[in-house]
Amino acid sequence: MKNAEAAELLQNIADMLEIKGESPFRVRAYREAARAIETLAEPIEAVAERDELEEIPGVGESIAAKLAEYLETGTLAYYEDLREQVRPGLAELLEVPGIGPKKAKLFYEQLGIDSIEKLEKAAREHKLRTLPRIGPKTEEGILNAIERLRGRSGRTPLGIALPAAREFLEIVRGLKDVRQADLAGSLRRGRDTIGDLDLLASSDDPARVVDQFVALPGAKSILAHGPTKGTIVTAEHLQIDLRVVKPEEYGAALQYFTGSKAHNIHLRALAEAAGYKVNEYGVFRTSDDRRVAGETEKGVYQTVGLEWIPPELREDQGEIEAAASGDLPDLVELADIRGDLHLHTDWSDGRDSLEQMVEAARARGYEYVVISDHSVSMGFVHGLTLERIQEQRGRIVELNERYPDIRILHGTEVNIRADGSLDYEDEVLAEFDVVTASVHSGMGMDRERMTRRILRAVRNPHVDILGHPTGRILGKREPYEVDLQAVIRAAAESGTALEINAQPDRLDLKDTDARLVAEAGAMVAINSDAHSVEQLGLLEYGIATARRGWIERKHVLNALPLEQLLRRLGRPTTPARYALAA
DNA sequence: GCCGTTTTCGGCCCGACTGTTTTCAGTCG
Ligand SMILES: Nc1nc2c(ncn2[C@H]2C[C@H](O)[C@@H](COP(=O)(O)OP(=O)(O)OP(=O)(O)O)O2)c(=O)[nH]1
Ligand SMILES: [Mg+2]
Ligand SMILES: [Mg+2]
Ligand SMILES: [Zn+2]
Repeated sequence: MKNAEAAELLQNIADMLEIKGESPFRVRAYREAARAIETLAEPIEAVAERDELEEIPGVGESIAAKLAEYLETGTLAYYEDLREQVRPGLAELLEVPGIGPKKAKLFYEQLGIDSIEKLEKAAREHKLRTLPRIGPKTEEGILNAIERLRGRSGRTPLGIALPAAREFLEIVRGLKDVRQADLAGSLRRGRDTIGDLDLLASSDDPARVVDQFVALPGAKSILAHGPTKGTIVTAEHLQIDLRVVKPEEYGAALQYFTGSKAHNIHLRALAEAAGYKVNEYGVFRTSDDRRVAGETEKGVYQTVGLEWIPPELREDQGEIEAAASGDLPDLVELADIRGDLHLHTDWSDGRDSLEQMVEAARARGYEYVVISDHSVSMGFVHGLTLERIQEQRGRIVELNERYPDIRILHGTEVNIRADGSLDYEDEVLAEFDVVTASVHSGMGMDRERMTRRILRAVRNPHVDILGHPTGRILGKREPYEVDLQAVIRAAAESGTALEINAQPDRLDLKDTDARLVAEAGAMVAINSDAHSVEQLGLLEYGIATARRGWIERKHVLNALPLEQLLRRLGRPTTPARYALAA
């Protein structure tokens, strides 16, 4: 899969064109194409193979030809040419916050600066301030920006950013004169990683709120401080943007600040065609500049002829068209989830006892819960031997008698071996209520073998769910090479569900993969994979991911009521008796 | 460079904050 690589190539071209002073629209075209390829659910090679590159929105004749050349030969003549014209190191300067194409060009042409290293040196020696429109503050700002760049480690996983953002949100809500406050930006859209924390507030005196915000003890440095917005950096190197508007502007501001950028641009272009101007203060009729909406988000969308669009869909991936024609999906919600199908206990690598995990599931109001400890070959996490399976089943029978308000199902997270066979014999698997099969080793396998391996597991009649189907760990491990389309097709045929594992460092399947599942008519299971009682709450992240993947309740295995779930799994609907289990 | 129920040519979202400016360019959201 060369999507990330191809997207980066286009981004590099965009950077160089920008430094060259090319048309901003041309630059934007390259960035848009890069974004489209980055979020493409299938390998770009496969699209190129079918000769369908131009079908990708944002990719036209010219970029399609460049991509084809790059994918075929591994290089791109146009790019090599550009690198002759624009010193490659110059693009690196754009990574420094506050440095754009104009300053990069200026620094290179006047001082020969073509690396962050050289930029830092020049700033320290006060050479920058000799240049036009560059003073001591800019120089100082550049040094600080370089330091920040080195201190931070890319995008933050949602699982870290969201709790931190909620803490700050409560602080903001407590500031004097604040009326309302909410999360916005990528947090509100539920992206798996977050660039910065975007918070929105309303107040009759916005400037006073911003003043209080930047004066908070949590603000280790202040990057911007104006009458309507402020930006701070926390000790943990998280950047927080707060935007503050008047109460009557809140809806328009929330729409703006939730984004995404691409969604906003599309919405605003659509509005203009309909005779309106949209900004963060409201919707204005072009003819007389009268404000006709802005108090609520819904009003903003309705005024331009759209249904209200759930934030998770706002990526300009077809949601605006769907909203225009009334075809938005009815997205799954946390309240639709009837049970968690993937929990671990201290019988394998979980922290808490079987009973504690069941209590936690009851506390969440679940109708059913599946205990799915690891299988025998996972010796290092105490995978269950045949004897311990029987023993655990006995415990579950007891617990079912003790807790009639929840049905406890006996499952397993069975290891998929290198050849696609499973860790337990068929007779053993048949005794479980729910079987989740997952890959936990041999992930470096080539695409063909890995696909065969996983297909075999998916088609195994005993397997109900394929666990964390691509194996990615955010920031640590790339997804394995696998033909996911083939896996999804097989899942649709065999009735095996594909998991959306809600562990925030996994979120696997990811959003765009999940959308393929829905389109293929297969099902997903949204599971916490909890290893402790509090981790049942991680399901929230899986729900966000599912919603971003246009998943509806009807696509979700664990949104089924118990009876229907068991029927679908081909299991008897009454609890096992102890005698039968023993 | 892309794209089309207003266009195959001529548009392409709209605004805040900073620093350095004597009137606004650059950068970012
Ligand atoms: N209209 C418009 N809105 C923008 C633009 N750039 C950003 N926004 C809006 C939409 C974004 O979701 C919101 C917050 O900006 P961010 O840069 O923080 O982006 P976002 O949070 O979406 O992603 P992130 O995870 O922070 O990288 O501001 C723009 O160029 N035009
Ligand atoms: Mg953001
Ligand atoms: Mg932001
Ligand atoms: Zn697990």
